[in-house]
Amino acid sequence: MSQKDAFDLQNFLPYLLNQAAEESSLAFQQVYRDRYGMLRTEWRVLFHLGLYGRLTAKDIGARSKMHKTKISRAVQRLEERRFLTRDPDEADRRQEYLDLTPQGRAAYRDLHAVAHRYDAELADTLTAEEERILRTALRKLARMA
Amino acid sequence: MSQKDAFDLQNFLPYLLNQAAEESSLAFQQVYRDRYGMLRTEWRVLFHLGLYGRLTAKDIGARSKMHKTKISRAVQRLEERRFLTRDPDEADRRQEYLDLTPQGRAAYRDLHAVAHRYDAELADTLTAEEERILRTALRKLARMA
DNA sequence: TGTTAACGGTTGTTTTTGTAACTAACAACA
DNA sequence: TGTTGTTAGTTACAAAAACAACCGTTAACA
Repeated sequence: MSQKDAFDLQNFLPYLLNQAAEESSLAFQQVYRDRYGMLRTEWRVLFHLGLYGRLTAKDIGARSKMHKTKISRAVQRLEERRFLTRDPDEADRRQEYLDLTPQGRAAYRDLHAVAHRYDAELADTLTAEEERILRTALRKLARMA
Repeated sequence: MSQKDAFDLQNFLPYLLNQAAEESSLAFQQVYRDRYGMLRTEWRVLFHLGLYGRLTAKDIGARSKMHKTKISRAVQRLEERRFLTRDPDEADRRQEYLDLTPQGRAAYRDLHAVAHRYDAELADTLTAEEERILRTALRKLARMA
């Protein structure tokens, strides 16, 4: 019972990461939900297309590590709401290219700006050094580095 | 389009945090799922009881910020599987105290050890400074600091 | 070519979560 | 006491995620 090294939940990185992720996602979630009726999967797809342009669902999967069924359903809903269009690849008819509509691009630009501002806001609660090292460490843990 | 300050998904803290949280949770999730058939909510409840002893569902909610319905269901399942027992508070019969059974304590000790080792493993992918600052920054972002 | 395996994407079904409404018990106070 | 409001916890229903089976197309290669 008595251990100098009191390892508890607050010290467990996966737990800490989850709490921080949830807490920090809340305010942004509010925006894409209320403003565009989007889910997390949907703004992610939107962002990928906004950032990198014309992609297939598979490309998005490779970049985001989202499961393909999530992507498929997010694409469906984004298409229904006229945020993107599908363009079948004639060379390989299994896949289709996805493009944002003007409406999709407008939503992307809006959310991108919100995200950018919000990111700065979050970073402001940290020192410059903390921010820099946090990003480095997170990239390592996410295996994105 | 051409902006010096290329703000993309990999720089958005909520996204980074989510990716790191998911990636780093995977291996541990495997353990509590395969070994005890538990869900995330369940090992959290188990850990709270293991760490702090006899608590009510409300106490757990206050400490973990989990919603009370999640806790209620986690407690139900943990009780069914004989990891904990309920002990109605005679002074206030709305609430009941939760206690780990010997089996619950054994599972807790096992998972605690696994978590501790795994945490060290994750930390090993970082420098000492990165680890220290990461924990500080995460506590701030999770509003636990 | 013909056959089999792999791939991109979708659909169906089951779990899990979120939200709101509910029950029983307690508290406050006229 | 009686009425009204709160609290701890559960339950019912809707939304979302996980998982597996599936369809049509392309690739591999005998």
